[in-house]
Amino acid sequence: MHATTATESLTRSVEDYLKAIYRLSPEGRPASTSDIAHLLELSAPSVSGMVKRLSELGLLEHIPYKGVQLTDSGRRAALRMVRRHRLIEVYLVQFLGYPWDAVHVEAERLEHAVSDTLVERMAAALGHPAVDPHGDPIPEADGSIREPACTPLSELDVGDTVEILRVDEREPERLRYLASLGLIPGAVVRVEDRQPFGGPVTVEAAGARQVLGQELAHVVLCGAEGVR
Amino acid sequence: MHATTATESLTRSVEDYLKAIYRLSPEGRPASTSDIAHLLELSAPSVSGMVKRLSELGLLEHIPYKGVQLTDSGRRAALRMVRRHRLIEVYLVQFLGYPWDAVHVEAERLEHAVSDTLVERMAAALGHPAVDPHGDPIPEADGSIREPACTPLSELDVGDTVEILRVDEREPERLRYLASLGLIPGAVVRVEDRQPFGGPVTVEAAGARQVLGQELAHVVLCGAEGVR
DNA sequence: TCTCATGATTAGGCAACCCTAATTCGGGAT
DNA sequence: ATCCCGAATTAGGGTTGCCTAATCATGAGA
Repeated sequence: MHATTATESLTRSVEDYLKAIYRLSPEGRPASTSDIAHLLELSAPSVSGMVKRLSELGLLEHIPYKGVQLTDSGRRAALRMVRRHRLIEVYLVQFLGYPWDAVHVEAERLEHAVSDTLVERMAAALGHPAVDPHGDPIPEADGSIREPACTPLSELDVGDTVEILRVDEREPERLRYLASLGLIPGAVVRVEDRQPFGGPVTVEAAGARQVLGQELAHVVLCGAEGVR
Repeated sequence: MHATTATESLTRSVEDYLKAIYRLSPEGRPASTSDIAHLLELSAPSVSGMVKRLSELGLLEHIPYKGVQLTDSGRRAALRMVRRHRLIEVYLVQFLGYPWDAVHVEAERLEHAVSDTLVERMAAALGHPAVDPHGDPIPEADGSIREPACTPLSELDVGDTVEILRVDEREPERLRYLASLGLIPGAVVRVEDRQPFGGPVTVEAAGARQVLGQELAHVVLCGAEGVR
């Protein structure tokens, strides 16, 4: 009990690695070093090297040639960064008039610079929001997080009427496009048509019919339960 | 016309050097490398090395064994950081309830992470304030700055009644102490007594008499004109 | 003019991170 | 049981920025 306690004073790039590994290992399944390299846009050897360092720091466990898994300490540090990132995003939208497509980049830098105090003051000013502007849940300060069950729009059946819960996309262009179609968290959409084999999905949203390619439809996550 | 334009993408430590040099060279008088080292708490050789790099970047001019002076480009970059720092301080006080003794440390990290966009949004939300919580003037976005004439409390004469304009101190303990005495920007104080040779100064502030040692008295800067 | 203290610079190293090139491992297909 | 491809790791380098120890310049005073 020491590595499990010290969340502070990690470098910026360590924080980025932890966030990436967290993102790549839902339910704690191991992440591959090449996936990490791809996500962070780094070379594979850079990741191998850093992985060794992180495992020496007790932040993850590494089985060579197999994969990487966060320890409790590592997961806690990762969730701390996720909380910061998402709270900053909400803050920028609510208090500084940022559009939802611009918050990610800004939060990506700020999350490494804010103090815990500042994060909690922002959370309080916002009334402790549960989700960020893209609908992603914000971990609590104690590290707990509740991932709501979601189904991609691309996997719904014709006739389903559902609420959009999350939009798992960060590219500003696409976010602006989705918003222009009314496809934002909270919106209710009905699947009008769906072509097989990853073909386009037609939905009714904001009173208009929209045709979505597979890529975009895959990114729009909806409540599992239908809306009456 | 290249080095004069590119303010972007300087590293954190380059930004810190420029700020330090700016602070050490009022009226463009050259700064010594050892003063820089002292202010940044670095070794002298580290500064020598960085100074060479900065002069290659066209941010300053270095006459070996003499001193260092910012170029226009360097001064612009420095003022950009000062603007960020001071605006962030005001923002933290106004919108997030920070006490004035805590803002410096937080701003010191944030100033390197915020985008120009964010800075200007904060400035707008604040109504484009002219000074930070310590009374230091905030440079305009175009790099202009007006330093009001100030006299340290320690140099006033008995009987002078003046307004406190700035408090040039960052140590939280001392800032809290000064505030507890009512010695904050905007306060009006009267010099009741002053011992010679750097002895204590007695002032009347917030309806009470306060005795200040030389160090503190030197840090409280007052309007040059007396208040009637 | 010469000496020497003080301040500045050069020499030589170290840690964090990144890269490309070369090598090695693991597991499916023959 | 082997071969082999792709994924992963090791080898070897580069940059940024910091440090200590050693050397050197400057200007004040003898």
